[in-house]
Amino acid sequence: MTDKTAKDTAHLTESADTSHAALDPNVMPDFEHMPNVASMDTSHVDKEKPPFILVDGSYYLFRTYHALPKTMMNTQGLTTNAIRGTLNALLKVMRRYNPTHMAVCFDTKSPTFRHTMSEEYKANRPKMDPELAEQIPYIHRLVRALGIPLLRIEGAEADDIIGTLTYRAVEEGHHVVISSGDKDMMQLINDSVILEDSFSGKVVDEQGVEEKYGIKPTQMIDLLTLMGDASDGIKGVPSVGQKTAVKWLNQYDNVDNILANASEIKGKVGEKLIEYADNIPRDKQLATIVTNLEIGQDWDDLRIDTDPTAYIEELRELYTELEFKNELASLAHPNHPANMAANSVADSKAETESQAQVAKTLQNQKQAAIIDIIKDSKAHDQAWHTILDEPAFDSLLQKLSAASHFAVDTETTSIDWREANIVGLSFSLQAHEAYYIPLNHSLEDDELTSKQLDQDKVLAKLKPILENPEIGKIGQNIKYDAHVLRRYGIDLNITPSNWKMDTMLASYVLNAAATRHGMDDLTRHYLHTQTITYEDVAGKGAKQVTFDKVAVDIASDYACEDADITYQLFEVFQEKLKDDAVNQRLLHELEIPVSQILCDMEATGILIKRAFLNELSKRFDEEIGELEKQAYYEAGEEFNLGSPKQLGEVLFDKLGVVGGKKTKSGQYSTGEAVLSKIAHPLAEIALEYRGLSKLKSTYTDALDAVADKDTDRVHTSYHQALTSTGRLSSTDPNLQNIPIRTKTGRLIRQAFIAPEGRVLLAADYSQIELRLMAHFSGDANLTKAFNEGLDIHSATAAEVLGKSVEDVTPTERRNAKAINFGLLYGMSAFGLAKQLEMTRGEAQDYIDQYFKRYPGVRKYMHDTRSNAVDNGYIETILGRKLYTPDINHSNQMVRRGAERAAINAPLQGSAADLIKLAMIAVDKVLPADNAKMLLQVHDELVFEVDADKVDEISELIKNAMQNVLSDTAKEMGWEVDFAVPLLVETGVGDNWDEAH
DNA sequence: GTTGGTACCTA
DNA sequence: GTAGGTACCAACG
Repeated sequence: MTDKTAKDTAHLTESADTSHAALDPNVMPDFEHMPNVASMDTSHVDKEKPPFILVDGSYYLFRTYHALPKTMMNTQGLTTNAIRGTLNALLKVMRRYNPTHMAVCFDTKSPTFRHTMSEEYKANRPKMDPELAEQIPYIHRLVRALGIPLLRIEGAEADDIIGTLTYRAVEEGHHVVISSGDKDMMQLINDSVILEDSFSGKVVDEQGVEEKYGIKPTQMIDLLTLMGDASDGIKGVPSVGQKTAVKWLNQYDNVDNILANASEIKGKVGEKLIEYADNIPRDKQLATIVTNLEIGQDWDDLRIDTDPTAYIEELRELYTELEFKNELASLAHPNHPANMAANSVADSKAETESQAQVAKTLQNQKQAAIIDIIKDSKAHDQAWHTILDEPAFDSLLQKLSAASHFAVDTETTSIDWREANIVGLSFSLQAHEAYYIPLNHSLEDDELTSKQLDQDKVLAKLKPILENPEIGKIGQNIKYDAHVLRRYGIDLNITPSNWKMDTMLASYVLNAAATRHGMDDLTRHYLHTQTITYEDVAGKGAKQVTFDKVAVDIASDYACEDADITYQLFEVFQEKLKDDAVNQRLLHELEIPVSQILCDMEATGILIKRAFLNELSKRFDEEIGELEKQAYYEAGEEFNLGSPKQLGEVLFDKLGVVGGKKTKSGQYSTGEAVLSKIAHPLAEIALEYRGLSKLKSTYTDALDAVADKDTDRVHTSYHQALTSTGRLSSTDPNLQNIPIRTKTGRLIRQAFIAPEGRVLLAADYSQIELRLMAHFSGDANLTKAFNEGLDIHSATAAEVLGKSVEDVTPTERRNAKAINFGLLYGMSAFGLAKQLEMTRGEAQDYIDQYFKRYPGVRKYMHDTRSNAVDNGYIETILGRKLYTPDINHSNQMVRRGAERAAINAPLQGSAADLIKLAMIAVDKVLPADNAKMLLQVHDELVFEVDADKVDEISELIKNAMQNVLSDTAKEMGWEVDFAVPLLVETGVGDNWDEAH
């Protein structure tokens, strides 16, 4: 790297990087005289100069390979996630420190002294994925093409190179930034050395180590020695973890002292310490990062090549091959330093400046050049502001009122909207720019808290802007913000006109399976960076504080980032949606309106009869106690009836009941399917016990606990961007799995009631998924059955068995029902046989017969499977694309699973589309004063309705639901000619059981 | 205190 | 055989 004149870039692609000779793995480092970086005297270090940057390249390539989506690839199929991630990390650290000296260090494949020392060393690590291995040469080339020195020394690890260089740099008066996220590196931290992870953004200094571990960096090696690290072959002392190790180190300072005082240490751990004392010297050597490698060194080798023109062709080539479009475009930009520098040479010559002056001008430009390449290629300075005075607030208000659109985010005291109080608001009007208005921070000793603007005044002025549909708002999971702000008198009114985008819903509509849709996930997946986490600013576990107890300046960064990221995500999704009318419609016409409806339903809640639930609880409790007694009598001993493990042992080992099957984890299987076949009183008791304790713990007790103390209403939360098929899910509590099948279970439903003067109304789509099957398959027999209004399972039985519908017996109907459901689930003969308790052959005959009568269904299933294989996705009735990533998986089990899911997805997903349409259709016509929508249970909507209006409202709802495709969907731009009628059944009652 | 396994509730 | 959520135990740190 010393040859700065070479414009020929050929050498960049070679694998030899350095002039350093390889190290012999059989020669041990000189541990005896190894300098300890953590305890160095650093008084001579000049902190005014830029730091030396030592990058642990191997860390970034592994970390980013595993953290970023593997779907990131160029059109040639080359995975690029680690290349991109490592590149971003390098650029980030360079932007931050503007260094003159830097090295990116990598491990090599050659063995090192550690392999010689320990057979286990890294033996536990699986072979590197080929998708990662193929990226490594590109990363090396990229580093060199950016003019950054790259170090790989055979026989040495990146850690040890960094350790050695860190020691030498500090000795010579430079401070050092080690760019890595590996905790082993903490042993190198001192007053002049910090550790910075450019991927996670975490920075650790001397104080940071103490805060995290409660020990000094000088004690890190000893900590690792005691704790052990399986992946590094360090055995450590068994049963000693971080807690114990830190305790000992605080008491005795170091490992030698701990060993000297081992006899004082009591208990099992003390014995282990003595037992394993002999291993400790070796473990300590393994844990030590070498700081005195025998490598030559010339700081000039680590000087960043600041000539921007040097490798521009190589960079251009690389970016082209990798298809890094933004980076490539930046190279062509007239402001690019490479182009500017070239111009400057020409200009200077024209003006016949002296050679010295030319050189100086060039040098000055070179100084900034490499940094500018980076800034131009991606980076932007963040402009984040905290609003703490009236003029700043007024200026922000001006900008917001004049904007066509902006991103907004609320910071609160809780992730649960029901108890969230507002702490502050953040806004972003363009990428990389954001504003935070702190309102209710209350951390003591934070002088900024006293400067916060008045909440009521701020909200009063923001209200007209937030409610103004002329200004498009952008948010991430708007429903949450809407819940919070409605308590402060602001109606966010989630409509397509007031909201330009919900980034969570946009991501979900575009690809429900690509990632989860929380802000952190979206940032990683779509922006390829990492956000400050809530844990970073508020701590974690028991020590976590609410957001109002976070210092204003720290909170401001977090909040500004949220708004900024939301805006950036908006730009990404806007681009993706630009020419995608279907997904635009799904987002704006379907999901966004549904979001508002869900917000209202959640806020309304459903009334429960508390006293009745308490009564049930008590009753169940008594019966459970009785069952326990009987069980102990049967078993001849007391045991925990709720433990499947103990029950299995008592039943099969102690009592010698036959028919015990083991699960894969080696314990007896005691599931319902097993117990119900066992003719022993204990099995029966256990089943009854389980049923009752499930009802009590999951329903009677839980519902009572979550109901609002004042109103007796239960408010669930619907997740709109979670399932792989487009369904909703419900939590805290889950109101989509309230019992219905058994008589006792239905008692729980009776606790859901309507207030005085109202009744509950349930409206559900009849056989919606089978109707969708009829529609999609176009099968003549299936369509005919629905068009004639037949009972579908009886019709199936009649068809398959070749008899008339009237002659179908209940068993025959039951079997037909099983096959109908099996079809929806992509069943196999094996699965059906198990369900119907027949042989596999019989099941196969039944299936064959079915397909003979319903050939359209067979074709549909075949076509769906091949669509999934060809396109990588299937589509629902409204054109929602549901991706099937595992459809070509190499593992047959996984692949078959993906095939079944692919067959089910269009049916389940289309049913989900339809009920969402139905919610919108019903919401439009429902008279708000007389009725409220309360719950959605996949194919059912539950309402409370004024008792004296129930007949007309019931008709209204039924019509709206049955006509969603011909009316509502059509108005929105969907043309669907549905092959069979949509039938809705309604029921009314004083409670949910009666209404169903 | 967190995590995996088992069991069981729904459409 | 599809899609979810919750509770409990037992083991682990």
